[in-house]
Amino acid sequence: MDEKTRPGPKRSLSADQIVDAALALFDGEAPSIRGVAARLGVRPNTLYTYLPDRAAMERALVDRFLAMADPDLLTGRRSWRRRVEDYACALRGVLLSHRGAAALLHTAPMDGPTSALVGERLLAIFVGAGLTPTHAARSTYAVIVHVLGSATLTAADLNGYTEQDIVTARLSVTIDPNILPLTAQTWPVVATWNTEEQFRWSLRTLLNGCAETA
Amino acid sequence: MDEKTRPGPKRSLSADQIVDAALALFDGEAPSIRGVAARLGVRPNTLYTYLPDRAAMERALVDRFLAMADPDLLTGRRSWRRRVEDYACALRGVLLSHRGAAALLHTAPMDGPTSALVGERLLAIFVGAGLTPTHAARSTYAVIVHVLGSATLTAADLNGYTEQDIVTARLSVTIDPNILPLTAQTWPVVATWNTEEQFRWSLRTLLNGCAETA
DNA sequence: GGACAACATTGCACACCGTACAGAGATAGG
DNA sequence: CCTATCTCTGTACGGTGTGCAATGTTGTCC
Repeated sequence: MDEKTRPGPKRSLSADQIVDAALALFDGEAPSIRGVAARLGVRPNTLYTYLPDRAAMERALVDRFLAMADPDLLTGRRSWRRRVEDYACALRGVLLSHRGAAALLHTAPMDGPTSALVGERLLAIFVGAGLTPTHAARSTYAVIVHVLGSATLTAADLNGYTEQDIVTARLSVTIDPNILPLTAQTWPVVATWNTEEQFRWSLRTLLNGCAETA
Repeated sequence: MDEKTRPGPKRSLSADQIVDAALALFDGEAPSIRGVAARLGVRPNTLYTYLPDRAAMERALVDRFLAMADPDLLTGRRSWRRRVEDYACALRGVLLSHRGAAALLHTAPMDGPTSALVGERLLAIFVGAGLTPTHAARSTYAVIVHVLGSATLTAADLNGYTEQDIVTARLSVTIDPNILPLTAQTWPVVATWNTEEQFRWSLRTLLNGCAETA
């Protein structure tokens, strides 16, 4: 088990370094094995000494992202709604600042230590809010779904542009009120679907529904 | 504009045929251009006569999936909650029966005619439920996020197994109550996160929150 | 009817991708 | 020193999306 006691040449890398490089190269989607290897000045095959396959790299990246949004935001003396909202927005920010990260979260299983921690804290929050353990578990999943789903949709739509760009671009589209009357009527709001404002609104609405079950 | 009036050989295919083939080959993820071409007995480049690129094929697939869940479920005399729930469950079913479809929905922009129709009908439902147009638009997006997010997470977890398989597999895992007390306590519920029951619960909870804003 | 322009389709090629496999060199314990 | 073990590389295979020039078919106009 001791790392020092095994024969063979010293390792020139570590799994962490690989994830670091992958994170640095992350742009729209998880970088290729070959790209990461190139940045590390190494042949692609070398990475297979540290990772079984590309999926492992993606899983490691997922855990990184979850940790980058500070899970401590889920604790503290603020109201429980506030704590959920703060962490949710932080996570959304991380996922949007790394395009494609959200899609990764949806693809790679979230079985890392950070996701367990986040789940536990969300459960604690809902129990503390007066929900039964069952409803707390249900609510926890509902919140996770909302955050990941929303971030993924927004990330796909943003595509590197700013929130404002998207809104104004959408506003410049005109909808035929004869075909889609309500869409046309509510277009100014629909145009803001991928904004933080909408994100907070739907999260709060969801939390209201959860609170009702207490 | 007349299709008949242009020179050159007759087209041997149509965009629809391509999407048909892609749908037939769909398994876990959208098939490759080369695979679809092979099934149609044609060289890969031929497809580029009908589609600008692979992304277009994916967008067309997305619209197909949305249409496969019957959007007419959104209309009728049933209660508005019921209509939303029915279509949502139908869409969930379609997305789960085609692994990887949900991820596609999240990646490819939903700008097809069916998504417009679904959006319009959801708006109508919420307006009919007494919400202001603004809140209706917000609620519509919240519902879309929930359905797609939930389906994507579940599809990734299901991975070809049945709902029951996943639940029992999860139940057989034991969580250390010293590290994650609430997770351990609520594990029987957490194990059912990827079931239709959880899906309906969170959707109803979300709809309750939406109804509150009326 | 013949010329011409527009078009669908193909063959070939390029630049990627993940990764399997065998071998070369380095390093530890015996 | 010997040998087992480990890292890293060279090479290769089968796959991907798609750009480009050539081929042959088809319609319209003179």
